[in-house]
Amino acid sequence: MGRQPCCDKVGMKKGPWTAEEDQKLVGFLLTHGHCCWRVVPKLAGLLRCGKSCRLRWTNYLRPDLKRGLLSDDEERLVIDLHAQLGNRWSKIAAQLPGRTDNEIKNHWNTHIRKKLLRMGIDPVTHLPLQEPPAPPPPPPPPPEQEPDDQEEEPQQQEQQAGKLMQEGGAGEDDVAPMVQPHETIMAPPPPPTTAASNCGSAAVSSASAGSASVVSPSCSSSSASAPAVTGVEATEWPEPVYLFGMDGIMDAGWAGLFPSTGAGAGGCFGLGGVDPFDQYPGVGVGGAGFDQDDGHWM
DNA sequence: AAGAAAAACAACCGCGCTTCA
DNA sequence: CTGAAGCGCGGTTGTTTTTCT
Repeated sequence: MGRQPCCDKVGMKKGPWTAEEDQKLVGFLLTHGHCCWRVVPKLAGLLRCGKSCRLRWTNYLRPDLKRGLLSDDEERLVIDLHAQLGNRWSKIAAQLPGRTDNEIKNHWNTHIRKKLLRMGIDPVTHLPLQEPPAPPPPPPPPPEQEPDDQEEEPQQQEQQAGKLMQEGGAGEDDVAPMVQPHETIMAPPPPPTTAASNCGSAAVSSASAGSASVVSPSCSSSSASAPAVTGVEATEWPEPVYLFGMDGIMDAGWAGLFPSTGAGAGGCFGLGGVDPFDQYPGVGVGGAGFDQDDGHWM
């Protein structure tokens, strides 16, 4: 028998998600988790395919996501990682807690790419463009690199990336790329006075790097992005969540989700098999509270 | 003030990889 | 061992918002 399509094209809703759909999906996932995405929309009462639900959840509804523009430090980290990894957005995203591959990819295409071009740097190879920023009417591909070579030249890229990152020394082989960036372009550690609060607030986002992040959930490792991100931004809930208001959250089953017992939605939750409430160290027991006036977590 | 163009954001599509029966 | 099923990733497209003329 042939492979079943991921969803019936007919009768499936497409396009932007409505608040109601978001609410249904969040409510379902937080109360039941997801065992397989295919059945999620059916059980949640959505006319969406499972793939669409997964995308919506991972990119926009997951409570551990940061929103808003990438900080300068995050941006630099993305550039550095891209120099080593190429367009492996999920790998890059794994180093940026609270950021999704889609978000980083979009940010790259809309912001960073242009910024690098303005600086005279080829965003693909991270090599200096032949022509200075002066207007090259036809985009002249640097003659020495073929497109095929571009992702096959980690060493060369890294050398240039190192220059790009101002003696960042980013270059190592492709096998173990994850250490250098942190060492080279890591933002300065947060002031000691705020370290504790970072563990509480920033860690909400950093420690919850989503599913399979390789970033250690410890407070110290949150330096990748946390220092440059204000605590408020880092702990704000994704819009669709506070969009519901607390009533909506409670209705959707959120009320029982941050108890001191941590006995929230168990089962096969989508956060990498981790109890989701371990992801919010400051949320449950006497930690952060929800400011109903401001509509965000404190 | 209106229209056009550009930019930014959100979502979809198809392919490849992994898992499991 | 084989093939179906599910999931995740990267590329691309569509839509909305902002800026410019």
